[in-house]
Amino acid sequence: MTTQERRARERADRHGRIIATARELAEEQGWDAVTTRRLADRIEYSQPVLYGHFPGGKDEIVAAVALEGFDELARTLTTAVGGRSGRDGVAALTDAYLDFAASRPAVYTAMFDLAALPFAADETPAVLRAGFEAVRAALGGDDELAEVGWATLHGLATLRRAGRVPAATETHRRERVVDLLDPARAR
Amino acid sequence: MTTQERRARERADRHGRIIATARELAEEQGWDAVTTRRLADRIEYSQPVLYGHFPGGKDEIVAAVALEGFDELARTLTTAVGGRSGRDGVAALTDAYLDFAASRPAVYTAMFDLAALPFAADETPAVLRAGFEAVRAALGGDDELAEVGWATLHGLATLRRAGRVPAATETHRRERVVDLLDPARAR
DNA sequence: CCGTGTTCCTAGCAGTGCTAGAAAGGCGGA
DNA sequence: TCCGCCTTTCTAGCACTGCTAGGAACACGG
Repeated sequence: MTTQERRARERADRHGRIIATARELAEEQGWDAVTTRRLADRIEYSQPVLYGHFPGGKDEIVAAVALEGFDELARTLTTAVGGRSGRDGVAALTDAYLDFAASRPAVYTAMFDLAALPFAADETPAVLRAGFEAVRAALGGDDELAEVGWATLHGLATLRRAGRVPAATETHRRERVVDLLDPARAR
Repeated sequence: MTTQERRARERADRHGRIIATARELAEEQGWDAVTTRRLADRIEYSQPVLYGHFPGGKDEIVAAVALEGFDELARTLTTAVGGRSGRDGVAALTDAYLDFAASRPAVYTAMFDLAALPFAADETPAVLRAGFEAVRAALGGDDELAEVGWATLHGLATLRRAGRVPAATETHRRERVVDLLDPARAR
């Protein structure tokens, strides 16, 4: 019994290490550098071990990183907004969201560009809903405003990362976003 | 002389055919299916010919498709908005932008996810500026509002393509975007 | 018609994701 | 303590990727 438990624990550890390593490698050198061989090297096992944990292969590993990212994002947004409402809440949301994306570009890429996670569907994981809920709450509980607001934040994060809007005017842009999304003004 | 001209013309034709074929293939089967071998097959030449036209290889071909896309987008937006201003202009812009993205998902992907084109920089190609100008004009000539508005449209296009906002409520969402971005209300 | 210069293709490299089959290891029972 | 079994792990290889060196074939100008 004990040895079985130990093995299960070791297996779970390794599972987590694969995800963590993929994330590190991606954040260090970009997702192109995350190959099954390099991943196997870093965790000090051979490639086939990866498939024992993730039968779906590399895609499933990326999806796992993305899911972890969504969990973090949901928590980050929730604590950042706290009890705040109105303009304050929107400002906290905006800053937290854009800072999150800027500080973990690779994870954010996995979340929105790489992983094909089921979203506006029935089998959408709870974590994915939680993030949206945080946005919705900060924007006054309005579903449509939440969708549009999320799109704005996501678009801004994406365009910034690609260098398609200037970095210098970031602060002003954020204020402008808050103006637009403030539920008191929005409708 | 004549033969030289003919050869130059043939070369230019082939250049265009490579771009067009890459675009077709991507729109048909996704960018993963666009390999140098398949591309070479379709234009009925061998792989190395591609590199004669695009020394940068596949990346340069994708960038060419993206650039073509930006040209189309700029024209589409400009004609769609026409002389309209105020709320009408914003509505025309919103519809034109989102329809563009939805009707050519692969090209849109090339433009925003695949190609690394220099944007908010000095060497930004004219075509790229033109698209932004169209957005800016429709939003009353306000730089910051244009950036945020563009982000909203881009975010919405991206989230829709990934199925992360429901398709059913698309119409309402667009109206909501127009409400938000209407320069008369925005400030 | 023939040498010349360009155009083009064949063949191959290193790297990718993924997997079949063999080897090694630890386990429970005697 | 030893043995046989079964799980775990690795080695080796597949088909594919982007890309390129080298030689063959072609069309051209004289």
